[in-house]
Amino acid sequence: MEKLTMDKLVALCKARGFIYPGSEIYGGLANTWDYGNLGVELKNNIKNAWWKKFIRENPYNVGIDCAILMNPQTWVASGHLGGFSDPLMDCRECHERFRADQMIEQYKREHEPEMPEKDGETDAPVDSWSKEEMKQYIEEKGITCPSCGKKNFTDIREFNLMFKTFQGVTEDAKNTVYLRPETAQGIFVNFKNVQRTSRKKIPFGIGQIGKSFRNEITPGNFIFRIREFEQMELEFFCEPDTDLEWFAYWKQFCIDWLLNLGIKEKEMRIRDHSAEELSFYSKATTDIEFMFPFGWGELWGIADRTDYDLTRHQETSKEDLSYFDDQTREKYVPYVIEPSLGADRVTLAFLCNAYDEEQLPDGETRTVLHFHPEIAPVKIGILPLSKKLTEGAEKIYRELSKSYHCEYDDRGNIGKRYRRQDEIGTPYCVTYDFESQEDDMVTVRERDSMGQERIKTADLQEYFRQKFTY
RNA sequence: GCGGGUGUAGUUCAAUGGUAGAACAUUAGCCUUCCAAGCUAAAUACGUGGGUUCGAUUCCCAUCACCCGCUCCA
Repeated sequence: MEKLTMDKLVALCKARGFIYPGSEIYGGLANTWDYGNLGVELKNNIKNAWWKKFIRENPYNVGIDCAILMNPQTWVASGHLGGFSDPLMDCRECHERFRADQMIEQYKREHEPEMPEKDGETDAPVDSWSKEEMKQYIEEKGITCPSCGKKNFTDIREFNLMFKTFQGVTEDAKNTVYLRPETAQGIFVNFKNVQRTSRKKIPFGIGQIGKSFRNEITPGNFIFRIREFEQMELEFFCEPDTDLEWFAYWKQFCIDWLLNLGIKEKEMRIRDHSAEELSFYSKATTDIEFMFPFGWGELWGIADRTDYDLTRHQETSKEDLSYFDDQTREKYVPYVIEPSLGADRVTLAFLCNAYDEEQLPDGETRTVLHFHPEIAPVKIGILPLSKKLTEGAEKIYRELSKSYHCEYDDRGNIGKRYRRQDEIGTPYCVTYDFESQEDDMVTVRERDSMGQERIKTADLQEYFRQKFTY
């Protein structure tokens, strides 16, 4: 098959109603995308498949749906407020961009290798300095641009990745609230509530699907990195000394989920983070990556967050978030395993994974999306061979669309309509022809094999029940 | 945010300082009746806002969006 490019995929998505550029009639808005009539079905199917596997069918886990706006103390505890804004500045000469704190640390390592400790106290770490302090230090020491060696820098600007807004009608700084940058914190602050009302014992997990917002400096690659995105996260709480076992368990569980829905093994890779790469709160992290047309990209991050989050919330809120085990008579703050999946990214992965251009025996090509039936946006195309056959075909449509998302199409010739369904990944087409009026049988055509079967109209429900087993 | 590139129907491409044309796609009708057939019609575009000019889709500026690279990614 031809190599898939992002351009091709973006064009197909727009042409067929999967994904459109956001706010298009006003000239767009950077990196926003809207899911169209097929895209919303696809994404909903993916979210439902996740929810079914991770929540409904899983004896350990329960679901939750938290507010996007949270008490700002949440972000103080999680470290998102304050700790995570990067002081960046540009070199006016060569237009390179640097992190001011890192430049200063580099300079210190080279020029002040053995700073004596003053009265037993070390210097405040550079990343706690103000912008002005950093700028002043750089000017005093005459630190030069690592790229071109000049000293012409812009002011330092803070990049905080959280979207800010105001609660209440006045834009008063006291009412500043933030759009959540991850769904995880809603789960942590509700840990006690859910544990009590669900009557779950450790180990157990809480899952959530919802929007998160990050003011990424560099979004891009279609819906791979967007500022408003949807996460499917599980926070799995376990005993402190069992975390590595559960980490391995969930890692395999996630891999299996992707493989079951048709992600090809060769387009997926597992990458364990090295010790240097690990976040400060994490004991172990594994990324499941997918081979996108633009290269490998992270799909799923599985992290051992230890007791970091619950402990931080405990300290900040002064609420006891520990768990008491009735059997062992032990009290502890649980450890957390977090498999976190981007819904938009995985939707993109499924689109890329499904894409194929097939050469037919007659030399024509057809574009086919080989979606797994569970996530296919349209399950069955209902195609009357002629417009004169509307009555019988519509009856089948009414019947089957009670159970499956169907598309009725009576326009153009039959071959064209098959191709259109192939292109949007519909696994089955039902064709009602002139004979159907006599013998009450229809042709069922399968996308991947292009094989055909005559099925009695009355048996269609049962036929598809056996086909759609997931 | 910085540097470079690109913006004409849904898509891919034309032409032009004097008001835009094709192919495919779309819609309607006829014909056909199981894998993108044919005929006849129709609808649809100069990203946006300024400026220069008698007149700008064309020249200039700004802006917005997209692509490539950089910085970031809890």
